[in-house]
Amino acid sequence: MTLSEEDYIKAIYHLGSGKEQPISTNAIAVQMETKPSSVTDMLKKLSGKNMVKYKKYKGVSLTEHGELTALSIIRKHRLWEVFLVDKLGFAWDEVHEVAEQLEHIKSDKLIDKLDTYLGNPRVDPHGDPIPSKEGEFKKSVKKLISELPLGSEGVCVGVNDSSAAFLKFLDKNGISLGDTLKILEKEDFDGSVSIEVNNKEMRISDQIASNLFLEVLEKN
Amino acid sequence: MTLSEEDYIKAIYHLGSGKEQPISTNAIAVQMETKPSSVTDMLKKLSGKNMVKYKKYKGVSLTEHGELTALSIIRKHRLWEVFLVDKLGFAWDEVHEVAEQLEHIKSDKLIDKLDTYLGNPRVDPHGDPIPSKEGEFKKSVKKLISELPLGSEGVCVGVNDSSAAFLKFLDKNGISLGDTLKILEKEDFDGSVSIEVNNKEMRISDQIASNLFLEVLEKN
DNA sequence: ACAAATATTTAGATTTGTCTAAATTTATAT
DNA sequence: ATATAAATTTAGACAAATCTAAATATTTGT
Repeated sequence: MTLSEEDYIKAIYHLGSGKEQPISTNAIAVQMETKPSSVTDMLKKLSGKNMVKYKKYKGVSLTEHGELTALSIIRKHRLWEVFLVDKLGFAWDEVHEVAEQLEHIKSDKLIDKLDTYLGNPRVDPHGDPIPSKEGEFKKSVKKLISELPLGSEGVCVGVNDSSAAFLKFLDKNGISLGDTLKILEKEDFDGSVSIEVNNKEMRISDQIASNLFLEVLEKN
Repeated sequence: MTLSEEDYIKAIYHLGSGKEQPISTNAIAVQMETKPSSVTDMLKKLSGKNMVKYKKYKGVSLTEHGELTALSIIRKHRLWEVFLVDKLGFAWDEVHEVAEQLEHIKSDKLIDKLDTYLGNPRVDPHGDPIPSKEGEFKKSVKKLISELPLGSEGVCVGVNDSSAAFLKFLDKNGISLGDTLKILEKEDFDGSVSIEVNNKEMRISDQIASNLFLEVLEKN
């Protein structure tokens, strides 16, 4: 697989994830920031390598083989992201570009050892799931803390209310986007929630809980 | 710089290191496992980018700019090798191929952070020096322990006497190629040497010291 | 249903890095 | 010194990945 082929496979995967109908040439061209004619050329090539099912004018979808390839690339990308954030101290929102390069490094042994070294993480710094070596993974969903059941664990990925006051509150309490957060207790009385972030336990009000999004793994 | 350009620059650097006369087209072709005509094409291209001084039929040498580029690539290669061995647990003799890929990753911030994370190592797992960000580095030489002065510190890189008995001795005493070794004391009387390896102190006979090569940094 | 709009593919050109074969330059040996 | 050998460059071709422009297929609106 060339670098370019891998990028196309990944793009098709991201466009087609979950959906049933095939992906259009145009959609791929937009995603890859290239021309539809270039996409057509590549689709023929990938079809010849059994990575995609391609019917002229009818769009394209990944074969079993293509999907496993995509998942292997995504696995590498996300493991490298964990490395960059957890080990090298990058911020969660500045790792994508470098991981786009690192995901193309070819060495199964490297990825196995990296996975072990990182403690076999299940999610990347954005809360997205990391596929296993065999290509299995749980989907993730973005939900408000207030919508999640007790015991949920996820990554802070966004806020509903981006007012300066709210962001300041988060900052003051040492909560940053990218942090892992666990729901310990919920108070029916006032909707307040006990959480654990960065090894600290704290209680947040219903108002906070209704404004902070967590990316959590679906429970199968 | 493309991947291919970087590989040529590195090859020219390795062939020309220290020598005064320019590098021949043929030598580069052998090193790169390619045809002389391909080399000629690339030399024209690199010359246009001010990376090499090239005179038809007269060979080539790196410009200042080309040399700094080479050193930056070597820096990246060797830092990644340290990472693979120290952090991921690769053996010192199985990292080269992966490092050849990793050295092309483009991100100054990544290399800065990696360097810090690894504790600013001065040598790679083969005992070769790691150039600084500015392209400065001490040369290294391969010498027998018996030839080195007190206080020398280096990496075990080879043996003079590869007899089964000698290799077995090293193994039994927990000395492997790639280990860092320090010379603590030398006994004039019998030529025996006190050394530190893997946080253990031990005494080796003159016979051992005359058969084990260390790669050490030159003292300027 | 069919003309117009949109999407897709084909044809032909371009760039990068490579190759072989032929031409040219430099080195060597008597 | 000059013929021969060796090294190097040039010329022309090729594969990968891209592009533009033209041709063709599909979809949509009335």
